Amino acid sequence: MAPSPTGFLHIGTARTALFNFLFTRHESGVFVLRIEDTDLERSEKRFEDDIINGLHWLGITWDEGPIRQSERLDIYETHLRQLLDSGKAFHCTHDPASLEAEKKEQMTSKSPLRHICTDRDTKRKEGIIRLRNDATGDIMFNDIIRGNIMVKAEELGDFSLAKNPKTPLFNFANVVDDYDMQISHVIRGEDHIPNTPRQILIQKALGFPDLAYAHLPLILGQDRSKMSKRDGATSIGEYRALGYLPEALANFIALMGWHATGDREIFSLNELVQEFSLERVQKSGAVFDIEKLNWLNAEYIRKLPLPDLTMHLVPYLIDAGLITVEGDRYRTKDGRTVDQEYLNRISALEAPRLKRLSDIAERVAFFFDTPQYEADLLSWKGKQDFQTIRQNIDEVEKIVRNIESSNFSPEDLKEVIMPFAEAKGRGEVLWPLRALLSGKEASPDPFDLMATLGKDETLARIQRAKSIPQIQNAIL
RNA sequence: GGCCCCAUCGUCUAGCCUGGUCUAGGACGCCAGGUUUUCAUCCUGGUAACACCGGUUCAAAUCCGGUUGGGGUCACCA
Repeated sequence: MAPSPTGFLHIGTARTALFNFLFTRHESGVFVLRIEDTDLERSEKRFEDDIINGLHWLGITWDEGPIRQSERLDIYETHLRQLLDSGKAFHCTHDPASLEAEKKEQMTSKSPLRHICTDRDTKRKEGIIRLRNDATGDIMFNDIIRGNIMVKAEELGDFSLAKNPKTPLFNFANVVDDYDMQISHVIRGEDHIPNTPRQILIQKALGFPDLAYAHLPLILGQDRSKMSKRDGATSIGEYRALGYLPEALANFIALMGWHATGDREIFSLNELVQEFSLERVQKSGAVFDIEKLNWLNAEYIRKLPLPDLTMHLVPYLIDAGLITVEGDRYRTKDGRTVDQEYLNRISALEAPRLKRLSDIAERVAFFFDTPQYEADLLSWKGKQDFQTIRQNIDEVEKIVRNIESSNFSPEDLKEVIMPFAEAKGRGEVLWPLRALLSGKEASPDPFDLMATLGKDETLARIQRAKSIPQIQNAIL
């Protein structure tokens, strides 16, 4: 796996890393992480850190590395000198302007875009270093996923190897490293197919052995072109911040381009390692479908043990200003003190509703802050019969007052309130009750709400509802 | 434009290599129904595809050719 630290860990890079990981682990091979930072201009340490952190977060581990190409410059130089000395490579005398003109000319004459140097035998020691490409005929390689791929050697021209002896370019550094690190399988994106014949030519010039290749299908945006910034979130860090679980994201990414034998789609990383094979990788690109990711993430959220889920959720609640930490307890926005158990109950109630962890704050704000709502919210099916609402609220209040705080469980509450609700009509009683507790059109049911909020807060919210003018004035 | 890659429901895909069991299976989404005071969960059902043309064959989603369409790539980036 050889990412380039010129940006944050991209979904596509992560997918390539994941498949490399799954393959090497399945084959009990050695997985090497190589940082391709030969472009000093664009490479940054913070990107390297982001890539490594993101990979680890996803559960991807490696045996060797990170090995940085920038620290191996003398190795490339040695091989480059060898090519230069033997005449297999040369310094090109053409300047960028003339190359640009040549390209334009080739464009209009509908011929392949390539540079065949007219001055290969120069003794100059300056200028870009190119491979002297005398090869003819087909360059053929077998792709594990796609089968045989053939390209005419002449169409490649004298492509570039290095800016100068101390600054190798991608294709050259790649070939040297693959050999030096004893890489057996090159698993990378489909966008690298055009590089492969070039690298094979370099291998031949250097006398290196052939490698096995597998070119993965691309991850596509909505318009079916390579996923890019305009497709929304493209970095792993963004998905992490949005509240996607690493297990869900890894599972989802694996499903883009790979499928197990049967109908099963949910796999842990270890199960993926067991099931994985390059032969079952798809040839065509896969559109990134956020809806399916959301579904998978929801599945993983629901499977999470309660304390773990709470632990994941707490940072989002803090960020939203709904709670602050006070020792081993929490202070709510409306000034109450609640414990871990309170948070666990909320996690349990919201778990079936969460697609992303970041959804939590907006959903459960009313557990930590006084709900604000209009009187109309309390009317069941839109009939604004505030008098009946008032009567039902009063009755529920009486019932609630008579329950011991220690018996404030959903079951106990249901047992004493349901008979009344049945008598008056469930919706007539339960809807306004639920609404005054949550301040929302949709929420968990009122018994769970009361049990979680506790007797005091339940009564406080009933009082607050009764102080709303329409409800207050409804009393005769 | 040259070269290369690809082509099954809207999306991810199974099936294709080893033609018949495919009136093409699963999942997401969507729609409908059930459970339910609301929402979600859960359960049931439904929706929807072999790009096109030709060839081989008793038989083609599956093999071959072409067309069309889509994508990738052509840097002193990786």
